[in-house]
Amino acid sequence: MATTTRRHAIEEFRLQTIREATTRVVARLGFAGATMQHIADEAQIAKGTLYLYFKDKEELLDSVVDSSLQTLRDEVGRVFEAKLGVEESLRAIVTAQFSFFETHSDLFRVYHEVSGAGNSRRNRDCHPHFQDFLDRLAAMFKRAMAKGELRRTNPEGLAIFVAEGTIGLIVRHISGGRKTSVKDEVELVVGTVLQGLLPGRRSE
Amino acid sequence: MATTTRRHAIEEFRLQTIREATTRVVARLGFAGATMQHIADEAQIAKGTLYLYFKDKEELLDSVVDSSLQTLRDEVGRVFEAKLGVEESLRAIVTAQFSFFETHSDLFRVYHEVSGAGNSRRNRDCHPHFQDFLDRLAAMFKRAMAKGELRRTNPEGLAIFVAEGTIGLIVRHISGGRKTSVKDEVELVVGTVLQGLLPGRRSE
DNA sequence: GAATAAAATGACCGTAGAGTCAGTTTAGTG
DNA sequence: CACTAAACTGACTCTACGGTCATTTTATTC
Repeated sequence: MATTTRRHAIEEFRLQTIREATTRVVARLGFAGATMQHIADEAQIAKGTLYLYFKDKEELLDSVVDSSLQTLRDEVGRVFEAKLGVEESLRAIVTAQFSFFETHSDLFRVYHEVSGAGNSRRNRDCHPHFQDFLDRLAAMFKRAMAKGELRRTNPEGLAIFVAEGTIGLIVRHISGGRKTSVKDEVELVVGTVLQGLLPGRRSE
Repeated sequence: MATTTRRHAIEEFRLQTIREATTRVVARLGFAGATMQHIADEAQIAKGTLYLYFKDKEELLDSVVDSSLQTLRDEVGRVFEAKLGVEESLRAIVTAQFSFFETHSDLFRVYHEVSGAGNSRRNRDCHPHFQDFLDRLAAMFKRAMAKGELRRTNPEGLAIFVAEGTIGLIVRHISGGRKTSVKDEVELVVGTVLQGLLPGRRSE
C-alpha cells in the first residue's frame, strides 16, 4: 500500500507540474497559441509524456482551468455561505477576485480568455463554474431585495452586469500597470452599484 | 474614367459580398472556426478569389470587424456629439448597442468574440475602436462630474465597468432568448449606474 | 546484478488549413 | 469575330499541430 501511495504522490506531483507549465504557457500565448509541444518544453518533458497523464489537449486544458481557479472558488464560496449583508458580501467577493488575480496574474488569462471558435465549453460565458457564480450572486441579490436591503430589479441581469463589469476592471488592473489600488477599484464597483453615481447620497 | 468608376463599383460590391459571407460564417463558427474555404463556399466563389480582394485572412477579418460595426459607431458617435446630459446620453448609448445587436445578432459574435491566442489586435479589450469608445465614455463621465451632475469617481474605471457590464447583458439578451425587453435591460443599466441599488431614491 | 515492469521519449503519421499559381473563363475592344 | 487583359478557379504545396507507438531509459524486485 505504501507503494501505491507513493506512486500516487508522484503522479499527483507530475500532474501538478504539467498543469503549472500549462498555465504559464497559456498566460504567455493564450489557449489557441498553446501547443502540446510548447507545454512539454515548458514542463521539460517529452510531448508523449503529456499523454500518459492527460487523455488529450482538451482534458489537459480543462483540468488546468478547473484546478487553477479552485482557490478563488473556495474563497468566494465561503463569502456566499457566510450570509453577510449585501454590501459586505459584494465588497468581499469583488476584493477576493481582485486580490486573487493580482497575485496570480498568470491565471487571469486562463480565466478571462474566451477560447476561440465554437468551443464554447471553455468560453467564460458558458463555463459551468462561471454560471454557478452568477447564479449565486443573483440569489444573493434576490434575497437582499426580498429583505428590502436593495430595491427591486432583475437580479440575474444585475449579477451579469456586476460580474462582467468587474472582470473588465480586473483586465485593466492586471494588464494596465495596476495604477489604482485594489481598494479603490473595489469601492468603485461597490459604490457605483449600491449608491449609484448621482450626487447627494453618502454611504448609508 | 467611367470605366474606372464602374470597375471600382464592381470591386466594392465584391468586397461587400465577401464581407457579408464572412460575417455569416464567423457568426456560425467563430473566428477560429472560420476557414477561408468556408468563407469562399459561403460567398460562392473560389478560395483563390478571396486572395484577389484581401491580402490574407488577417486582413479580411479585420476588414469585416471594421466595416460591420461602422453603423453602430456612427450612431454612438452622434450621441456623443449631441452633448446631452449624462442620463440621456447613457440611455441612448446603451439603447443603441442593444438595438443594434438585436437586429444584427450575426455581428455580435464578431464584436464579442475575442479571437484566440496572442493575436490581441482582434481582442475587444485591445481594439482601437473599443478603446476609443471607452475614452469618449470616460470623457463624458468626467465632464458630468465637473458639472456636478455625477459624484466624483474614477471616470476611466467607470467607463470600463459600464461598457463591459453592458456587453455581458447583451450576450445574454442575444443568446439567451431575449427574455427581457430592450427597454428593461437599458433601465437596469441606467438605473443601477445612476441611482444605485440601495432603496429610497426615486429618479431625481 | 539479472530480470522485469513501469515510465518516458521523440520520430513519425495523418489531417487541416493558409496561401499559391498555372491554367481556364469571362469581359472588353477594335 | 479575333485578340487581349482581367478575373476567377481549384489542385497543389507547405507548414503546423495533435496524437501514436516502437524503442529506450529508469526503477523495482528477488
